[in-house]
Amino acid sequence: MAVTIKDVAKRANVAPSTVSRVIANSSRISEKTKERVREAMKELGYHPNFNARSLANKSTNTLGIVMPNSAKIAFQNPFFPEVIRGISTKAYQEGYGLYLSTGQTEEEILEEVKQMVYGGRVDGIVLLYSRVNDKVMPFLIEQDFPFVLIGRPYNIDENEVTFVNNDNFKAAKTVTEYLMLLGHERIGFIGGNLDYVVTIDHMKGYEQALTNAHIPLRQDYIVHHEEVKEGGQDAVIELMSIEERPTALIVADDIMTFGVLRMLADMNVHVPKDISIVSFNNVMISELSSPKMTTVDIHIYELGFEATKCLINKIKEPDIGERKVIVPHRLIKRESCK
Amino acid sequence: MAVTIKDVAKRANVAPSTVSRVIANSSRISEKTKERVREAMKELGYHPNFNARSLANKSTNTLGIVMPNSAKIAFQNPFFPEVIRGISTKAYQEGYGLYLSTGQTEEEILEEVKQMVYGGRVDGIVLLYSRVNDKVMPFLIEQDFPFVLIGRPYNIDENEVTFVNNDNFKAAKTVTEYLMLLGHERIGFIGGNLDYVVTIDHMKGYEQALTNAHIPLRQDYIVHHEEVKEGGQDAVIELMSIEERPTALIVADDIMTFGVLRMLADMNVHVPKDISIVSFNNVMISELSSPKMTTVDIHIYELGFEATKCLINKIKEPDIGERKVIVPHRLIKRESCK
DNA sequence: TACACCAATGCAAGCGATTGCATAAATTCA
DNA sequence: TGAATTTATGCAATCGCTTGCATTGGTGTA
Repeated sequence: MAVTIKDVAKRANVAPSTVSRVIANSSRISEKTKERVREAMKELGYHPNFNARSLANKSTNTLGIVMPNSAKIAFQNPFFPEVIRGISTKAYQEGYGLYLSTGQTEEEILEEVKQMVYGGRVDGIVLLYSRVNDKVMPFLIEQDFPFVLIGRPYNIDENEVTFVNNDNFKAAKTVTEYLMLLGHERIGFIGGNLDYVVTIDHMKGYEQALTNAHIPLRQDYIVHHEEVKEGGQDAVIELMSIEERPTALIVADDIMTFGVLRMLADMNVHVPKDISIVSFNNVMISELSSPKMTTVDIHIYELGFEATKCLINKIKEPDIGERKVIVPHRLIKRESCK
Repeated sequence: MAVTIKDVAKRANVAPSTVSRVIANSSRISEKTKERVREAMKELGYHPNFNARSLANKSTNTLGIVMPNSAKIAFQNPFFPEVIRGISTKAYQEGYGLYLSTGQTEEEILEEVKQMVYGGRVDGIVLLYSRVNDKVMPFLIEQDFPFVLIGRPYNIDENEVTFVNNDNFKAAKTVTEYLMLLGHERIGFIGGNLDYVVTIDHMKGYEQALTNAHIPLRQDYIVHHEEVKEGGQDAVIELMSIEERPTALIVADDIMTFGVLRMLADMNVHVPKDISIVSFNNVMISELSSPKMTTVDIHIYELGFEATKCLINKIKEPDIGERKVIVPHRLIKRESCK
């Protein structure tokens, strides 16, 4: 049996409550006894029991991380590790632990979230995605449970939730304008799963830019694919078999771009000579493609870091009201555009 | 205040203990009252409190995942997401949750592990690395705490720990032999951080193969780098400035290979015409390099899955003794060798 | 009918902490 | 010097659930 607070109390000749207060470093205990108690703790090798604390406290010092149901696929993308790294850093700084969702289907995940919330397993939740018909967020709102969203709420009043996001609309618009500036008019768009809000924002930005420039939208230039890897390749086939091939491509994701580049190489289409490419995220390996890809750095790490900051804030001061943080993005020009 | 077991008890006109037994589906309760209690739970929207359960049970149904201290760097590598995916899948199947370590330095991590163990925060631990002078594993052994290692113990009797690993020695040996079979004799080796056991095993295998073939070892053909990304590039510079350039390269890691390919391209060295490359892991995007890389598939997902299986086994039957699982590897021949 | 026995449930003591309130001792002030 | 106040600590209830043992009522058996 592990050593408990009572053992320490006995050893230091005080009551358990005193020991507890020493742990909390309460000012109500004199320095002298504090010292004595601390010594006893050392001698006995005492470590507080986490569950007992949580039970009494009604708080766990743990944050839940909820990943998209397609975690299977999602994890293929360095976006998630990187955002978790940001979360992890801040969480550690503030003394919070991380609890990971493991479910695969939407129902499984909702069930898990319910357990986290009702079971008091975590103090707050970071949602790593915003999808269109999501049930998790409404649940959390209804329960008035602290959470932050990485992404943007959809079909829900923005003032009702705290979220951290990029301005994906603007990013996509800028990128499109950039391509037009380089002289492109036939610009293809390879988007991700349309269930994700980010995809929608990208597309809107793209469309807006074209409309502003009085370039008619062509539906056959717009392709969506769920799978990050094959998706990129399939999309290329689709787009390149159009008679009037696009001369530039906007790709939703760097990893997809690897597939796109790969496929283009197989087709003997040269980048950037024959076709220009821009994508989003700037994950670590993006600068390792050939040619090096031009991409929008969305500062993934910051997304995680900021989100965690907001979340912890919200946990500590529940009445503080919702916040909205936009992490800036930046176009990284490399070699895939001309 | 959330609804507790007492509320349910009152509602169903039974004692709390009965409710508890219904939750555990004890055979000591009649079907009739079980039904009644279940109904009451439904009506009240009851969900058991996780911490209370854990406290009473002395078990949390949670597994700890401990990542290398260089998580900062590590997470850049798709190895970790993928192994976690394997862990996650099995954990979910068995009703376990996942708790993630967040520390960055070795001391921080050791401290965290101590908290997990002493604090009863997790029932078992998956160690995602085996490094040379590791303090975590000795601690876990000393505490007789259930854990499995992904990798291989070093400086510790293999019979004392359960671990899941590839035969990295053999993999490296095979790869080297494969290159020799293709006619190469000047084979360079770009290894990872020498603190990791996998690096040592790779090197040993490489050396053994050369020795068997009576090819003298050249220290200047062996380069080690910590950083997965820049490392690859630095290493190439080192190796390619040797007068007698190697004609083939063994690279520790697919992501590193991206850097290597990138750098080689910059140097106008053609792969595989001028130099052949083999690497390890076969992460998802490896087939998206140009040229597609030849690599050893180490079945990362299975590593995680099997490790979790072993761990849960160990938790449920502590006296079962240590196990050792070797996950097979497979050379995936693509286009980077000639 | 009385007794043994079993099945179904309840009682109450934990699990290891926290915390409001009470108490005792020390200090201040008039 | 005694009352008031402050400071330092202890008592005991509580968090929500589990579980060993006791209890109750019903059934089978002689």
